[in-house]
Amino acid sequence: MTNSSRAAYHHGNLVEELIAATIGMIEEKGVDAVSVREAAKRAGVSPAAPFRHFANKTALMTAVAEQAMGRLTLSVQQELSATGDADPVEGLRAIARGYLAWALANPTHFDVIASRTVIDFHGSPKLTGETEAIRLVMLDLIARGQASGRISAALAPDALMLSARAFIYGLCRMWIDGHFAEWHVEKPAGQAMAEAVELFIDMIGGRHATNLSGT
Amino acid sequence: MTNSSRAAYHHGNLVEELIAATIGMIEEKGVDAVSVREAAKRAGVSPAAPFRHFANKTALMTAVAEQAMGRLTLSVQQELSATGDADPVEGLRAIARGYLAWALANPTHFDVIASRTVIDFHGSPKLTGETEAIRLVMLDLIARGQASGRISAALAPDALMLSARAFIYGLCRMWIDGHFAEWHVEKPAGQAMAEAVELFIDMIGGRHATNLSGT
DNA sequence: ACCGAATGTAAGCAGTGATTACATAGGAGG
DNA sequence: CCTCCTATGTAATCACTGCTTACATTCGGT
Repeated sequence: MTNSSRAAYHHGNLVEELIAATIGMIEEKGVDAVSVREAAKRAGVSPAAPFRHFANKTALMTAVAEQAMGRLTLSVQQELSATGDADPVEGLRAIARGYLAWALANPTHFDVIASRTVIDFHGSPKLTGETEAIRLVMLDLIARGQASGRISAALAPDALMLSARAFIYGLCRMWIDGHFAEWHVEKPAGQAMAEAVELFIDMIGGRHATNLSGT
Repeated sequence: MTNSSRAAYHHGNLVEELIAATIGMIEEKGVDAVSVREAAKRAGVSPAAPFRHFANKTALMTAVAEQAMGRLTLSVQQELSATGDADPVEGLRAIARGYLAWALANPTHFDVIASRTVIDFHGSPKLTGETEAIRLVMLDLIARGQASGRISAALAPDALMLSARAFIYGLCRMWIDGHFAEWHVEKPAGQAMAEAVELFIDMIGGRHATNLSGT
């Protein structure tokens, strides 16, 4: 009966409670204001106790990131499965929307995932694996889009892939990095970002013919 | 003769030497490993001395960021003036190239500018001003491109502007955040990023017609 | 019932940003 | 030349941090 809350010498489920306390601290004072001592205090435990479960602060933050990443991929996949797979471009649009929407709705969680200096991204199979999984889904969508002529075959898949990732990642990072502080006072930042996403996907879809001869 | 190096009780030009020491620390151990005590030690001065010139650690890091920003805008403007203003799209391409090239060549400096948690970006007129200046140049290029038909008028300037900024910012942040650790082993990350830039600018130029009717 | 493993505590170390009180140097004005 | 003010440095100290080591306690399997 490890689930009992006798709350004696042994805590019971310190791990999850430490993660929860950490998330609370992040939401209150930002990702840089996290301290494992404070997390221990909030869990009602000694300052050294967390180190029994996490080798160091980075490991604790990485655990938080893994939990956040799980929710992110869930959001993306839900958005993706809600879209039919008739048009690959719409699949890419769904991924972009899901990714952006989740980041806007959960800025603190996204902050943890994105702030690579405070987590051990490459040391976490879950983080690298789920990132790679999304990448492969996008690569498949691009390939199908080009096979059906929906995406120009002149666009190198690798470069297109990287462009799309950089775009959406940059958009989210600009958000959490505070780039929209004074921007677009007449228009909510979220709306501006959504419009940018639509424009970017439309560009991939090749909707905009111009005179290619230049000036 | 304040420039003399008598090196007595008063240091002479502690400010610049502290900034130099800070940059050295960043290049050695990363932006998060900076400590003002260590910077003071490297400058041969007491741990409290830096606080006579910088209100806090953030102010010191912001000074470093301002110096870095100056070099970034210089790089961008050089690349821009080296390109004729005949084709606005090529102007955008030049900005993107200059921005990316500088970030790749000076990752530590870019890291300081980008890591908004460690500097006071919005409190620095130089940082906000030079950022806004580049933004205005891009906005002008977009307007001219649309006026000449070189860029599709169907693309909302605001959204296009934001897309371009998010793209290039995301690319650079992916670089400094270590997203290219295992990627593209067969192809240098710098080359892959350059190709992504070319593709993105080409998309703005509308080079890629597809069947818009969908599948 | 016992014993080892898991999990907690207590105490302490080195390092951090920051503040306060005090010491020193240099330049302006008499 | 001397004095005084201000800029700039030092010394000492505080609260806090991540982390380690030695010790205490509890749980679970045999």
